[in-house]
Amino acid sequence: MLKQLQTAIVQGDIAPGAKLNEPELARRFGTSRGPLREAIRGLQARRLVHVTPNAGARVVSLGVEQLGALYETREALEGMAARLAAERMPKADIQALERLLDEHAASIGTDDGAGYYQEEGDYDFHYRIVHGSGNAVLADVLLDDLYQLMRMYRFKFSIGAGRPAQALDEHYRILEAIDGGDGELAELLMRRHIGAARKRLQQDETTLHKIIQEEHS
Amino acid sequence: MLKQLQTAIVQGDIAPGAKLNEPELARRFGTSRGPLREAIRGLQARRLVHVTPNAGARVVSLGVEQLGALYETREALEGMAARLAAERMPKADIQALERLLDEHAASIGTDDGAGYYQEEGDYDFHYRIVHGSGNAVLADVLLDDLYQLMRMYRFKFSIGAGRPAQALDEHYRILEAIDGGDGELAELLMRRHIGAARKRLQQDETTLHKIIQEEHS
DNA sequence: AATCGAGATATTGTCGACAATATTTGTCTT
DNA sequence: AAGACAAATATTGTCGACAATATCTCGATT
Repeated sequence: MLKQLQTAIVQGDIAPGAKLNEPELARRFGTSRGPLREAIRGLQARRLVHVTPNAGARVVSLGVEQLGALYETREALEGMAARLAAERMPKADIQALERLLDEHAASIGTDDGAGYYQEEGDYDFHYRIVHGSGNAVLADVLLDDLYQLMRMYRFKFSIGAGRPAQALDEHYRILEAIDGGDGELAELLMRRHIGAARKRLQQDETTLHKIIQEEHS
Repeated sequence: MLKQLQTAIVQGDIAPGAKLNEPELARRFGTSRGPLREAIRGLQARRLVHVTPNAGARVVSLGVEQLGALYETREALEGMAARLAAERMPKADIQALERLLDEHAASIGTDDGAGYYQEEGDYDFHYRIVHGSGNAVLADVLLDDLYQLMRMYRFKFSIGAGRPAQALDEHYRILEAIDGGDGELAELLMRRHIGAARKRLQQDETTLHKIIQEEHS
């Protein structure tokens, strides 16, 4: 139930800024208002919806600053994840991740493969590094909270688009540093990798503004 | 409602590991099960309770590794907060924080003042730095999520105890770096400040084990 | 005496109904 | 025609009841 609503929001099925109508959503998910309200409270704590007392819940609509803050936070957390992974990630997992990158490399050649890679492939890479850090708190915060927020906006504009080959190359270099046990380098490369996405994002500010306008109509 | 339950848990009114009995808690807070369940879902997303389907919710009970992971994450996030605060914190807020530290210095002399300082004073200092970072995501994650978890265990053992004078001195130095606009130094000092707490924590491992034993009885 | 199983009890999950509050609609006044 | 007020509607907040599941109790069997 919570998961159903969450994916509906994250995939943009329910747009940012949209109001969550409890009776309507309850019908849509084939349940009653009780469980639905519980799900809304969960998503509220995960920062996916904002609730105004006696006036209902709306899907959050991130402004430029907030999206920038999100990436800034990701830099710190995933930089740390990369450093810890270099120290603690099991060799078997590192090798599995290398094979995954090889698959990504292969799929970049194909037309539709590139699309998949940019979305899920990128997610998979970061997901595994965070897990490899062996820090459960870090994994929870990033994967349960922040990633969902980001995915909401990945559908919206070009955050990760247009440079699959370069991104893949950066992934390889990060993994190399991790494999070599060089935590400092892994952290530096990961921060740069995410920082690049942030900079591209802020150049796209005008695009974003348009989207936010649409949301409020 | 959510807040009532949260403070009851954070203050140790309901012990870590304890089961949350819905009818009982509903009576205790003078409400019905509906709102209470919604509150539980919120705390679940905030990682304060763990829910097993069809078997109810329990207050989380952190093991040594998880508490270590919590501090590790705090190092990264608060280090970042200190660096950003050095770049963006308004001068007026910096001066106000300096006055707060002066109050702490005064209260260390008195007997009961030291107690207050160790608990709330420390919290206030970190709280203001995080706010001063101007990063809303960071503030939410730290203040709404992780701090509550930590406070739960501050009541339990000596995480921040026994060195009020030294901690205050470290606070002064961090603030100096922020005031001077030296983000790198501020980050370094903050990481050390929290890292010291983590090391003390892990030395206290035996104490912690005892507490966890008690929780499960 | 210990273990297993069936019944009894308690607890969680879900629903529909009602009360309280917000939002909309329509009317009246200026 | 524009704005303000009031009734009507819709939506959120809360509650108690019932169903489904888990947990406990106690007796029977080995």
